[in-house]
Amino acid sequence: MEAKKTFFNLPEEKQKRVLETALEEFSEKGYQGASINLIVSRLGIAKGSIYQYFNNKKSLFLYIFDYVVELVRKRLKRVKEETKEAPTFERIRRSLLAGVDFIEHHPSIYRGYLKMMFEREVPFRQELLRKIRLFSSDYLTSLLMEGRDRGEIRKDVDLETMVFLLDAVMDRFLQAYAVSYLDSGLHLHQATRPEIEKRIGELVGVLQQGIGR
Amino acid sequence: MEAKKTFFNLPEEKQKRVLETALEEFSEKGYQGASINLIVSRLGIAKGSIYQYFNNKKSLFLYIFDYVVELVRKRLKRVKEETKEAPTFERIRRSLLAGVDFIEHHPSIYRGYLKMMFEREVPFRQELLRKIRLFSSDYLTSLLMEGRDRGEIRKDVDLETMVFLLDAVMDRFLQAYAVSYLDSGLHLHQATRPEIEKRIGELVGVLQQGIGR
DNA sequence: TTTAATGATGACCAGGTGGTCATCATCCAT
DNA sequence: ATGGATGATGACCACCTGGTCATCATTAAA
Repeated sequence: MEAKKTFFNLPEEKQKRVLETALEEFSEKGYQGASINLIVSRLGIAKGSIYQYFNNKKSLFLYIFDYVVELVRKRLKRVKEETKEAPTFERIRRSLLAGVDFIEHHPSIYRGYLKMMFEREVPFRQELLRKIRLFSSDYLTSLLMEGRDRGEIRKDVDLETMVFLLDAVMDRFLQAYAVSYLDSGLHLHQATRPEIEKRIGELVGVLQQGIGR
Repeated sequence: MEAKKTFFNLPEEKQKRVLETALEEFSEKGYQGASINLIVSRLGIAKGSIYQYFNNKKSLFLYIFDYVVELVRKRLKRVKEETKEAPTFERIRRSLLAGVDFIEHHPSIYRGYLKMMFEREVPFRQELLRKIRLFSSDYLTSLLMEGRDRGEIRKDVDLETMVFLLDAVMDRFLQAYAVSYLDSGLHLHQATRPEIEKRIGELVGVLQQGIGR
């Protein structure tokens, strides 16, 4: 029960406006830091109104969260199908690139995700993050398994270990692109597209062959 | 000018108690979320007193930050020297293990670091994080360079790329150990020591040889 | 004993928070 | 025209925040 009936009676444009405005605020300030007062003032509606749409701050947040999750889920699914025929490491490259594109189009969303990752008061944070991680994990697992079947991926190593490594590197890459001062050396933050592609190429290459010998 | 003279006139034990209590609060709640009221109440001193030690919340935070940075810096330096003679990938293994130990001994500190990473209102966040990242980056760079000289590390790949990869994986490993629901698959959070060591071994192995072929 | 210095105190301030609710405006069916 | 339903409103509430400052207690120097 995340939104009240009143909210759904609203014209769709208004629903969307409310949603986007709140999303912006939550992404920018995190859960705790987001201000209902600011949201309503920015929407130009009365304080009481928002409480006629949602029971409280928590409900509003959860509703927005679901909205975003659906957005990401669709995106991920599309990339996976689009690259179905490509070799595994090409698929990884394309996935990273898709991540970059997503951040480009929805900059506040990714920053919001990073914020709630370590915030305390986020309602159901544990469950929510598990949900997200599962996306990523499932995605990479199936990608690597298909790669194994094709003989492109080592079979003598724990699959979970490889997934962990991939997940870590890809996530960090996107973080570095999104927030600056997280890339140690490579200057990813707001780098140009060719630079990004070059970096991705190098990184995937090292993932493939290792750094040893 | 982070602390007032009054603070330094205090008996050392009291200084330390103030410091540790504030550190605990900042680590647990982040900068914005930390409550001066709670700190003084937990210390059993008057509100006004803490403002006779520090000019404001920001000063208190920065003072604590320096305190922590020094702590970490020493630790890192020691590990580096202790493993001076070991092969590179053994050094990496030991470094990760040292990280796990550090979190074990100072659980709130690492969580605090994670929190401020994406919080907005942290004063000088950018500079502070850059400082930290530079530690890690410098450390890994010199480690890999020495490894190159010994012929243990590839020479045909950009050094920064490898540093980035190492940094990402190691940091994520510690994150997963510290906060749960960040490990996709491997269950690092509060795993037993032998499990941790096994995972580290596998991970470093994959780093060394890659996941391809 | 008087004076000066220094640390401790907590009532108080302005401003922000999430949330409530009686009242009003509008529309539609009777 | 009337009554009912539904959405919009904003003054108001209790509570919390970081920060101030006049006052007090204690100590040491004169």
